[in-house]
Order: sequence, then C-alpha cells, then structure tokens
Amino acid sequence: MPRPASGAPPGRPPRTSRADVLAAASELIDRDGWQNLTIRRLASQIGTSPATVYYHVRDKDDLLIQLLNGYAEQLPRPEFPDAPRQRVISTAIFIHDVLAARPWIAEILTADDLLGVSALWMVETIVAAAIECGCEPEQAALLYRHIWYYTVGEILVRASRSRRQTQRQQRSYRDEVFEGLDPTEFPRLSALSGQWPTLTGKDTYSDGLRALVDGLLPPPGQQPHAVTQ
Amino acid sequence: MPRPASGAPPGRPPRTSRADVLAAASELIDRDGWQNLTIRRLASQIGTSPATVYYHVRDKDDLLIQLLNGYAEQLPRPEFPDAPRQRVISTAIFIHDVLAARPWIAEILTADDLLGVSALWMVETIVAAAIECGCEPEQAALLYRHIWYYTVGEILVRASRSRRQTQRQQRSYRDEVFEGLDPTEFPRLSALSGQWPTLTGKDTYSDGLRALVDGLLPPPGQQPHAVTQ
DNA sequence: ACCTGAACACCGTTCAAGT
DNA sequence: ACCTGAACACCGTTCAAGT
Repeated sequence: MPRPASGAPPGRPPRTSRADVLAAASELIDRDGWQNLTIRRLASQIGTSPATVYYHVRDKDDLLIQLLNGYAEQLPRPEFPDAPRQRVISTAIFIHDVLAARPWIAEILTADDLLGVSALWMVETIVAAAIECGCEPEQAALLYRHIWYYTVGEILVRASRSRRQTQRQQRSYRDEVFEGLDPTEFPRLSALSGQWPTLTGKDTYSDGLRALVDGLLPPPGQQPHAVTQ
Repeated sequence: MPRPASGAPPGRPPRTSRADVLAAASELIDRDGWQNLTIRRLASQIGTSPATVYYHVRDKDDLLIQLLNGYAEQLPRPEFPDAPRQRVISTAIFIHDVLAARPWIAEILTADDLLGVSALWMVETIVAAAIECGCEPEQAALLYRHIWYYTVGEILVRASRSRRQTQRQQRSYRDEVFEGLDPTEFPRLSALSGQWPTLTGKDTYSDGLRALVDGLLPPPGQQPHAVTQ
C-alpha cells in the first residue's frame, strides 16, 4: 500500500528542510565567518551528506542569496522622521547598522547596489525623501548610489580590518608601517602616528554621511518637487 | 670541482625568478581576474611545479602583497594643484583612477585603509593638503578615511557588478527585480526603473567626492593651520 | 520524495628527495 | 641553490543508486 488512507504524502519522509539548512548556515557564518562556510562543513553540522545540501539548495550562491532574503524579511521597519533630509540620513544609518551587525552581508551584496527585493523599501524611502527635498528623480537615485558606495566602503573596510586583527596578532601591518615612517618624507603622517589607533576606533560614519547628503541635496528652502499630483 | 674559478655561484642554476612569478601572476590576474588565480595555474603558466612557486613566495597572500607593492612603486607621481582643497580632490581622483584600472587591488587592499608603504605618499598628500585647508591633524586624518571609504566602496561595487555582468547573461538580477516592481509599494523606484541602466553607467565619483570634501573641510577663508614652522 | 556514497576535477601547502 | 613528485587535507558539484 504505497498510499495509505490519505493526507500522508508519498515517498521517503524528509529529515532535513531548506529551513534547517539555512539556519545552520547562518549559525556557522556567525560563528566562523562566511569565508569559512563550506557546503561540506554545513552538511556535517546538520548531520547529513554534502549531496543532501544540494537537494535543498541549487548551489552555494543560491544558499547565500536565500539567507540574505531571509534576513531582509525579518528586519524591523522603524518609523523614520517626517523631515525629508533627516529621513534620508536616518534610513542610511539604519542600513548601515544592519550591515554593521553582519558585515559579510555587505561582502556578498556589493554586486547589486540594492539590497534584494525584500530590502528595497529602504531604497524607496531614501529616494522618495530626496525627491521631497527638491531632487529630480534622477538626482535622487544618484544620491542613493553615493550613499551606498560610502556605506558599503565603510562596512567592508572595517570588516576586513577586524578580520585581520583577529586572525593575525594584535600588531597589524599598519602598525609596522607607521613605526618605520620617515618623518622627512611623511611629516604629517608620522606626526599622527600615535593617534591612528584612536582614530581607527572612532565611528565617524554619520559625519561623512551628513557631508555627502548636504553636498548632494539641493539647498534647503526649495519647494518640494512634484508634491502635487 | 664544485667551485670552478670564481664568480660562478654554487648550486643549481635558477630557472625561475621571483620576478618571473610576479609577472606571470599579474598577467593571469589581468586576464582571468584575481578570483581565478591559483598557485597551480600560476605554476603551469611559467612551466614549473606548484612547489617551485613556494620557493619564491611564502604563500598566496605574500604573493599578492608583493604584487601590490610592485604596482605602487611603478606609479607615476603627477604634479598636484597648489590650492589645497583642489589638491585633496585631485589626489583622491588619482587614487580612484589607479584602483579603477585594477579593481582587484581594492579588493585585496580594503583591509588596511592605506595603500601599503610605497603608496603612502598619497595619504600624506591628502592629509597635508587638508591641514593647509585649516583642518586639525586629526580632522585631516578622518577626512582621508572618509575619502577612502567612499572610494573603495565605489570601486568594489562597480567591480563586482561588472564581474557578474560578464559571467552571467546580460540581464542582471537587478533588471529582474525592477521589472516585477509593484508601483504602489515602490512608486519612486518603479518610475525610475527605465533609467537605471543609464544611471548605472554614469560616473559620478567626483560629484560625491566633492560633496564629501566640502562638507568635511572647514569653510574656506580660514587661515591655513600651522603653516608657520 | 528524499537521501547517499562515490567520484570528478579542482584547491593551498609541505617535505623529503633529487640535481 | 634551486627544483620536484608525491602526498595531505581540503574544496564545490554531480549522479546513479538506494529507501
């Protein structure tokens, strides 16, 4: 009787779900970094064979994209300020903080300068706010792109710096370079050499963001663009 | 006679030099992308065994670092403008263009937010110019860091976008997303959807750079800082 | 329907041994 | 001094076969 009564689906009952695979992957990435996620490790983590992973997932890229979309869907959607310029800033900072929590997302994401379908509302928010600030739609899109460049750069630089710091010793390559600095050739840099560690620690993301936005938005006092419809 | 006359060095004569290894590596990267550079491919390219590569180079990381330093040393050192603000801009654009020519350098480099010893003069130039603009040394260093974030972001985003474009078909993931866009949920984005390809092509690096610099430099008209010595 | 072992075609790296 | 074959411990991915 291969089909007993009804409701019981035919075939071998599943022991692993796509969700299991994704959950395990997320756990492994958070623990060991995404560079160290391999299909084989993932399989052994959930106690199955590598080939089983391929039953649930097309390939490694597909796995990562599915993970990303999962995160994006779980994201809270805070209320952003009414004032449009401030809304641009707040949304960008929100994106930044999301990425800062899992920098590897940025490393995967760099490619398409938007954040996947389920994160698109953030782009919409920024572009809409920029238009309210008086931007032409095209300017608004370019503003978003500038913000994305700056944000992704910040995240990636910080991420790979801290990666190096954990794997190698405390003293980074940069420390070495700064110690051997010739004060004649590099007067400003060697004067600063003592302060680099402090500077590195400082979070100045929002300073740069504000500068970028202020410089790219039309001067305030303009009438909002296309607000009548 | 293991040591005939003099001058002839002892031991087996070399058939491969460190320089050969680096040259071949550079060629392979330019041709196939740095993601596809493997020690084994490199070895077969110069007609030797993988183990030989390890005679000339400590490991793969070391190989890449040596390559980078090689490039940096060959870089031209253009005359930059006298006006300090303009000098900040020009140097940053110079860095940007160097990286744009070989984006993989940025991917390797992200880690230490400076460009290796032989490229440090660029950092010195920017920091010095910023100080002349009236920055405190610390502000100047932070300005450089902002510029670096923005520049590296621009390069990396563009690089991985064009990589995806070449490997997959013409139609990118982004195109798909934009076509299925719900105009109710994303009014601004769907209005823009036709223009994205054009926008993607536009090079707006220097616009963002200027905004960043203008926003972070003290307002012009200040006396240059510490110009007396 | 779901899972698997075994294989394919790769990696980076080491090391004893050869010239 | 320089080079090498062979091995180690890995990869991602496929596929015929099993339950």
